[in-house]
Amino acid sequence: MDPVEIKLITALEDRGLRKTAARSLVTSRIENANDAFTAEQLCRDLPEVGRATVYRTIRHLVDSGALCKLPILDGAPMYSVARVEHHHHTICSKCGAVGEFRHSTVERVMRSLEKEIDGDIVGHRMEIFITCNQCLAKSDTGANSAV
Amino acid sequence: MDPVEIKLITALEDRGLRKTAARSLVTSRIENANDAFTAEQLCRDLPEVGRATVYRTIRHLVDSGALCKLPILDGAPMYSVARVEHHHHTICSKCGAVGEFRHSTVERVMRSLEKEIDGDIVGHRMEIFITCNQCLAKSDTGANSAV
DNA sequence: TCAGTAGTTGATATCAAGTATCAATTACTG
DNA sequence: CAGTAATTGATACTTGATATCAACTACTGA
Ligand SMILES: [Zn+2]
Ligand SMILES: [Zn+2]
Ligand SMILES: [Zn+2]
Ligand SMILES: [Zn+2]
Repeated sequence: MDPVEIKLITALEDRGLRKTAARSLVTSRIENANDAFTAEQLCRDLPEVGRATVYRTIRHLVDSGALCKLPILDGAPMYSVARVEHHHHTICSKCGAVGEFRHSTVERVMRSLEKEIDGDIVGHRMEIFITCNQCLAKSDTGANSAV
Repeated sequence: MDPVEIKLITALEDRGLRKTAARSLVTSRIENANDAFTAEQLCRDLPEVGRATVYRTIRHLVDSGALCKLPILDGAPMYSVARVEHHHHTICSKCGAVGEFRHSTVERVMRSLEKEIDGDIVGHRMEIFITCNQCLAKSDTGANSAV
């Protein structure tokens, strides 16, 4: 079994949840996706698992920290496997590919903002929008070659 | 007329949109709110304006940059009047109050991340979650006084 | 001033994401 | 293996948001 899937299953077990066929299908599908996904995508990919169960399992994984839930302004949130503890995301504006990154300077700056901001800081979130290398490559070749 | 409302109306006019009674109701309501709001809140506050029109007007204002649209992980996005050009938001986790801030260090760090990140950076977003001063004050007094 | 036209409105229907219900099923315990 | 509590998933529902389109209204310029 893939280390990612083990991690997801462990996250469920650690919450005292039972190991069931439905949950295994969900975790192995997430592991195979190997990319960010929406809840509806999972439902479509797993017609043999009920929507309620898909949503419930995702919620468990998010609550346990094994999955990140990314807000998407126009549309359903996306989920991606959390590979390191605290991190932020890159999102390709063209294809939606999601990456993780972590940079100490960012965290240091956050701490320095405490003076500037009214109230107590309890957390933060950050997304960097990019055009990913695949999409850059695509627009360099093909696309405009008709002129 | 309030400068904020003038700004909103101008944003609509600049897009070649007509000045109508419905749109005036929406802009003056936003100006009076003086706080972040959801589309549904606006609809409730303006039963005399159709839902479609409320949503359409908000979209125009967001597209023109006069309003910020903030993703809220569990629920409808919130909107707040954009008071300065590029900025980020503080969100109180207790009461939902939204503030704006701008800090040059944050922007400088963003630029420095270009080396770390695969692909071209085209933008970023950042939210700082806080407990605002009002909520801090509330939990200091009242609340636990019963013991 | 007013008719023509193009933009606007809003009731209604529809869509999409997500949650609540609850009887039937299944995983664990001893 | 029986008993119990957790889990499932079909169904119905809720909420946020968009599509439709006939009626209406703001602008134009004759
Ligand atoms: Zn891409
Ligand atoms: Zn961080
Ligand atoms: Zn607050
Ligand atoms: Zn910034």
